[in-house]
Amino acid sequence: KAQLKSMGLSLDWAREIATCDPSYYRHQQKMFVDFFKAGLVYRRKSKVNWDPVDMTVLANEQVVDGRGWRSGALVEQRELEQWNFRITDYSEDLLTALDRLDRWPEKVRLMQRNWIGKSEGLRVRFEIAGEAPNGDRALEIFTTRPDTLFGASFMAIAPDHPLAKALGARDADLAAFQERCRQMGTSVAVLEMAEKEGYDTGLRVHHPFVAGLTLPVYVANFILMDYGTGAIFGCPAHDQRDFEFARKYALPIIPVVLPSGADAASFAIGDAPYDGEGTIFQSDFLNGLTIEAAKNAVASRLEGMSLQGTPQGTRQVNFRLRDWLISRQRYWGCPIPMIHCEACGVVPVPAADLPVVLPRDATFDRPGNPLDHHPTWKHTACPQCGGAARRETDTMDTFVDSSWYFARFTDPWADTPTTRQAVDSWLPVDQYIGGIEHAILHLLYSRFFTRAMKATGHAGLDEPFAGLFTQGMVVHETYKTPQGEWISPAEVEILEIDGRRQARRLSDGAAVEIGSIEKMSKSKKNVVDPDEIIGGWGADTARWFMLSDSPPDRDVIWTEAGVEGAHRFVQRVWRLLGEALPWISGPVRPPSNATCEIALGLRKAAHKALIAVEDDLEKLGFNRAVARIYELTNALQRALAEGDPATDPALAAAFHEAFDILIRIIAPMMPHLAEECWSAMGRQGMLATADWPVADHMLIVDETITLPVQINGKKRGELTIAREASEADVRSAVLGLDIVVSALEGREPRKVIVVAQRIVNVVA
RNA sequence: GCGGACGUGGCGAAAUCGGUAGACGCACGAGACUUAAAAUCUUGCGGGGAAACCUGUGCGGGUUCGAGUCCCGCCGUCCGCACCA
Repeated sequence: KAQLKSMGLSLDWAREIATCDPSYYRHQQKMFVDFFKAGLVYRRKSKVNWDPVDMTVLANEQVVDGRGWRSGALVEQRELEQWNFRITDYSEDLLTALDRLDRWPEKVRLMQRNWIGKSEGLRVRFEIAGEAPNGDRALEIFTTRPDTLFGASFMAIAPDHPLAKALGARDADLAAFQERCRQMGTSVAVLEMAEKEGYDTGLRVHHPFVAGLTLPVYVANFILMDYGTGAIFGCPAHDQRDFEFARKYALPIIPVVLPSGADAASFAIGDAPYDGEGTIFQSDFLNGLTIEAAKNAVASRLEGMSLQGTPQGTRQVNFRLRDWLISRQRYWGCPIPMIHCEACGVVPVPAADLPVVLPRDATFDRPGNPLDHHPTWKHTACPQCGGAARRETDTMDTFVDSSWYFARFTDPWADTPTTRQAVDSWLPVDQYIGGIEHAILHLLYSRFFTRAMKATGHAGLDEPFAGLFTQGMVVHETYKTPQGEWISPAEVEILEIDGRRQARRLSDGAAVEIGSIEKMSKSKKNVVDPDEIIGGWGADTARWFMLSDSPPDRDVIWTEAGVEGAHRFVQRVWRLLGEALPWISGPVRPPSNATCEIALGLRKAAHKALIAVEDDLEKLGFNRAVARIYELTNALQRALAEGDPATDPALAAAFHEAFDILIRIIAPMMPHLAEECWSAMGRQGMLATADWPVADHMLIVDETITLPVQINGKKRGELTIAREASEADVRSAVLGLDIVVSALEGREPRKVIVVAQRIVNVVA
């Protein structure tokens, strides 16, 4: 309810929207079933933070200090059977394919790389000395640094590791320690502050290479059960965390990596571990090897050693990426089309029965999932045996919907989720534009989903988005009253007093503090209503300002002054057009070449602008395109002041052509103004459907060029010379310049560098 | 802590391959028009200097005929990840 309220929606509206058109759900459910049959979907018990008041699952960020932030209630840990997509099947592929996405920002690719988090290492089994309470005879750990095995001084396992649980069952102190860790585990804030803590279980394991050496096994609060095997060996000399732990519990710190140049006899670890490059020492058969070679040597040796009938070491690639949990206990979402039958297990809803639609008469008068406590909705018959069965009441994460809409859009009325002909011919998306906030989740899920669609025959490609561009946000100043209350820009007037910008509240003139520039948000009230912008300035002005102010990948600061400037430009174009109207009506006549200087200059300016704008738009350089358009407008205004088209038909034709180009290059950014101008010029149809003008590249080639002339790398003058002049001609002309002659004082230059069409540098 | 990006006028920013730093806009100053204001137009605008000229792209070095751009080392800002073994 709170969520709906914040969206300004009533319950009736929510029901209406959630149930209005089930066709997309039908196709999504069809694909879900196909994924299920292909083994890409599975159910897994997972621990969740359960809010006992709202009867809902809380996201991690909703939990602070063991309490849910919305209800303030204590959070329970529960285990729920939930649906997951097997995105981890594609970890390696999702990672390596990033290298081929060359039209994606490096930043996004890097974020995905880190998120997938590949690490190559070794699983090592340590023989347990004596007896473990659960009967385990070996402790398996994962490490990326097997080269430091001879520096091992302890083992650490996660508090919820099976071995730790078994040990805790007969050791009350350990159980209490584990309980403390569990309480802490849910709180991000505590985690950051938490000191490394451990509990010595008394259990010991044998070092695989050093006969007679045993290592103590600790339960430690910093070991995660869901990474690797939930257990590590600690090498304090070469790992920050292990180092801190060893200091606290007075464990040996044995260096085994020697930095180059250090003396093996005297090298010791001081206040910090050493994690750099070096040569292995104090390590038996590894001595003298590089880190990489030692990793290999250890892996090979352990692979060949047998412990209790299995190899003692196994090379393993580990990923940070987890499977994608899509179950949501909410009304709002696409129902998961599955049926639970006592006899047959989990059975997909048959295609003919799709879509499974949400009930319209769901109620929200008590906590929990409305689908679950709806009186009839979940009761159904098993499609296989016909017996009484129960519908899945979880709905899908809405990221599922956004993971394939672009594929559906290629044939939106098709009776199947996609049609291969359409999806193969349209995809991949050439240019995707979105915010950086989707860098990981949405863009990674879509990449997975496209692969899953390929695996189930719904598409034929791996990568959905060939080009990606991440645009910035619109941001605005914030305003705060002395009472600390945020107020909106509409309630504030900005004044310049004593050369300082100051703000006052419109209603009573009270002083207002101008705060930092931030992303527009309702909480800070620094929002500008789009309807008011369009009502007050027009859509063209708003768009022109946003495009002109900053490059599109950066944030644009919304300012009243900036918008006014943009609006002035709209008026100026319209006014200039009005002044020139007598000469620019009807179809463009081909401008004569026998023209006056003003006309020729104008033609060059127009074609130069056209060429530049084409290039800028192609590269999404809208702010640069705007600057080029300003330049052309300035040139037009100057020409209109200087020349008289009434007495010069060539000039009139040049104006006609220049205005024609101007309004066409404005059109993509200010369509309304452009159409109005188009119509005022007496042109037929709509500009939007007219062809883009063709630039005359020959026209902008000048016969003479002006080269900057440098002496010893500093600009001292200019040289105007024929474009076709040879290097020798340029050289002798430069040496004849007064500034060059006086600088040389009769000596020969040491060197003259002529860069064609660019610059000349005389080294004296 | 790890990883990355970026530092250019009062402000937003340009500078395509190492080749005239500050295009274009905003703000501001001066002037014209006006009884006045708004709008519009003209003009100035990195810093120093009367000028010639000097100086200037976070700081310190380097490469080069030439560096905002390339290399090394600092400083600062922002972003992402974060007990990942």
